[in-house]
Amino acid sequence: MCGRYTLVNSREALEKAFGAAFPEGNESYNVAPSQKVLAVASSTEQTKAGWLQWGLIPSWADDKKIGHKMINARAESVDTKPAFRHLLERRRCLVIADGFYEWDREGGTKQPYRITVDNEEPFAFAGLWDRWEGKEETITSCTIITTEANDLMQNIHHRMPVILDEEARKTWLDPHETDKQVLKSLLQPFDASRMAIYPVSTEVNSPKHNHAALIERKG
DNA sequence: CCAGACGTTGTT
DNA sequence: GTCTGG
DNA sequence: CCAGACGTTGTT
DNA sequence: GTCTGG
Repeated sequence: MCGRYTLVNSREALEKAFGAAFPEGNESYNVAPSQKVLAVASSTEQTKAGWLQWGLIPSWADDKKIGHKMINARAESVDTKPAFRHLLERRRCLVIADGFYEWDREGGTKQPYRITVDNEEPFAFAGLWDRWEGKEETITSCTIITTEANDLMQNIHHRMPVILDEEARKTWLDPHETDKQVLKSLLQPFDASRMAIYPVSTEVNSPKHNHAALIERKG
């Protein structure tokens, strides 16, 4: 599954990699739920890059705290769950990253790993977003979709975030594509041969920590 | 009909 | 808002 | 995801 | 144990 990731590339590097304009923001070695994530969101009106709050707060929520529980959505059921099915048709997004963390909890210990794609190139998670209008604030938030683990990740975990390649990204962001079966078919485990994994320090466990040493190979 | 949930992960 | 359960 | 709090009253 | 915050 996916509950922590990195975005350490500069804005310029990301714009070059995706051929799109991105807003200003800070790099992070430890992006955690509840924080702002860089996303490209589509709707019937427009497709736009911006910073969204990680942890989906549905428009109907009467308490924004529900977002703490909605950091991921299962690909297998995203087209049927009441909280997500409507968003699959109308509010899809990409969440921009260049690595993500996953913990292996064998034998009572928790060993974190960092996983990268295409020799540490930036990539995109598949996500859904929504806008919540509270009494005193409006929050635009998102969730990251998960699927079963590929061969690379199976050893440490049975789930992984959905990563979309360039072709799939176009379809995912196409507001005219509303066929839920077509969209759902994009939500597959990523090609393991294009990914790499290495252990990192447990210092990453705390969301308060955020510095370059977090992505160094440990041991 | 109204009330209440709406989610994932992992562990037992 | 929409679905499920009672 | 993990870490850290989880409570009230009253006083500074 | 469970919820909140980052």
